[in-house]
Amino acid sequence: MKLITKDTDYAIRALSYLSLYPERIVTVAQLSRELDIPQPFLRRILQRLSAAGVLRSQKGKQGGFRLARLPDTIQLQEVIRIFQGPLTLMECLKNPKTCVNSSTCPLHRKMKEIQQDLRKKLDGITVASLSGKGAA
Amino acid sequence: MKLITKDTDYAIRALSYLSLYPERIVTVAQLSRELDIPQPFLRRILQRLSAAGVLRSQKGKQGGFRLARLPDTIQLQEVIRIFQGPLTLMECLKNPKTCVNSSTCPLHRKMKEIQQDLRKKLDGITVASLSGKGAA
DNA sequence: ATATATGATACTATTTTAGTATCATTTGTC
DNA sequence: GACAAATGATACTAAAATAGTATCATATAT
Repeated sequence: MKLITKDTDYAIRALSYLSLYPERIVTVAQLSRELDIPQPFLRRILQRLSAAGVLRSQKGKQGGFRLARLPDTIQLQEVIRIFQGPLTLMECLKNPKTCVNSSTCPLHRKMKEIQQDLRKKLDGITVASLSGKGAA
Repeated sequence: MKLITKDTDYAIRALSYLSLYPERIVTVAQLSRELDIPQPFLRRILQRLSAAGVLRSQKGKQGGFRLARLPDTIQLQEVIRIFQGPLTLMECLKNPKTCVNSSTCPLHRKMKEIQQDLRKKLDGITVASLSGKGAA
């Protein structure tokens, strides 16, 4: 089982890279070479990050991508949500109707605690902290 | 995204139920009715738990399943591992070769911490604690 | 002997993941 | 204005994981 898929993984790597040169506009082609990620796949990933407001894009010649926000405001959990939806440990935590008695089920209660804790931890990790330019 | 699949979920429910009557031998048919889980699917799940040494089975007439161990020795993480393999937050934590520089990558290091913490938490949850017959 | 149970395992359908391909649009440069 | 270089949008495909079903073999209580 995996918590983080390729989309998210590649997105994080790209964001980390871009955070090293916040002013620069970088093309997909460059990033693809630099990070060794298939270009068409990376392209779609960057487009989604753009649509989500994490990146800003510039169309046309001399165009490309750069961060839309400061690296320390981009949390790992936000990136996960963009590509994988909200982090949910089990179905019944997302959709309580599928659970017979979510209010009394001890598994439900315990997993909810763990999920909250995990989310908090993933909020604590930012692009800045990953590129070594922010708090450790 | 989901951390816990149906197999694991159903397995936990079955184990919780069985822990309420540790002496009794219960058939798949009974459990299937009681927990409202499709019988053939539940059956395969119980067989895997048997093979893994979590349940003990009795073949033939009057046969069925019961816990092979005390409820407080069956950890949630063990059940997850049986059905989903070892809990791994990202590919490069399972298979460091796929990672360019796992020793220096900050994401790798942070995710490893989180994974260890999560595993510890899932070890703390036992079948006993879920059926309310052990420590809360 | 037979009905009732599990053991083992092969099969199928659906969903998710991982990636490709393509046409449309924008924009800097000549 | 033409053109090349870039992203926007979106449809498509292949492989893997998930969620089951089906079936034949074997053991056992009555």
